[in-house]
Amino acid sequence: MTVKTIRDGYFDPEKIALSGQAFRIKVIDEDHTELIAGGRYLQIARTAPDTFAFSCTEKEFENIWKDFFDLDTDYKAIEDSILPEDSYLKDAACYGRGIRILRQDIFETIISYIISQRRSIPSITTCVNRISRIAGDRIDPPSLKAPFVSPSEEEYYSFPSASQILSHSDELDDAGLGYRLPYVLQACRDFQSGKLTEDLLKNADDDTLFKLLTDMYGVGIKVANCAMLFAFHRTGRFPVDVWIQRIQDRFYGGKFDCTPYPETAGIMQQFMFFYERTR
DNA sequence: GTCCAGGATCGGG
DNA sequence: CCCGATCATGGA
Repeated sequence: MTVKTIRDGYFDPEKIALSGQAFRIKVIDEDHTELIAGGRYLQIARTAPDTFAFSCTEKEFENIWKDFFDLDTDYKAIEDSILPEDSYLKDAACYGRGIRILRQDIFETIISYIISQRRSIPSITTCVNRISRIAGDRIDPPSLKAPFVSPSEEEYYSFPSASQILSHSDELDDAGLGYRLPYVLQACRDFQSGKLTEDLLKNADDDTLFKLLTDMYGVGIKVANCAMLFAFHRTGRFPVDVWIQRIQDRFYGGKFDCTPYPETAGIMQQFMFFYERTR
């Protein structure tokens, strides 16, 4: 177990779980959040207002989770950089204080956002969990003592690799993917064949990465931007979905101007998205 | 039952 | 280049 103090309220696992950027983070109760990422189970317990316990070793925290939760980035400075005349964004950032942009698994994020098109977040979560159960590896949750609570499920499943999904493709018909199933299978073939690799994508600059992603079958502008933001941490990307479009129409004359935030527009986007959906 | 969801593709103008 | 029709399903 690792105990971390993160001051000033700029880390809030519950808000991150409800922010809609990840589909396998779950709020257990007001002080406990759990997630599956990288084939591991993690639980975070709030032990004081700005103090958190992570159900992992210090080494695992340093090697994996610190980076996953983007804990080295100064989110106060990002909030302070908001143009003073943009009162809507200021309110949204204050309301969403504690949200951070995760560095999620690349393949999982691409597939998850392919599935996400024209579906609600609860429905996406259901689909992602079904695929994991069908083709992923079983993960037994740890037995945890205070300050943690019992994991909410008895068994968990990692998000499967491309070859794992392909080897269970006959079982995916009743996973509820609908018309997106061919998209998912083609993406799996692209990765299994080596046409795409995580290293290739990771090392590409923004424009190249965007083209590589949008060239994939079933990946358009919005899904590509979500993958870039939530898996590759390209925080200047600004995904526009129906919620963001509504905000743009209502408060920004149809289009939000990203130019003041070349490296952080995606973080601002996440504040707006969370503000609009949960208040 | 109705309506909408973190959209993308395709064909036609 | 832009536009509209269409896509399959879950959750509210």
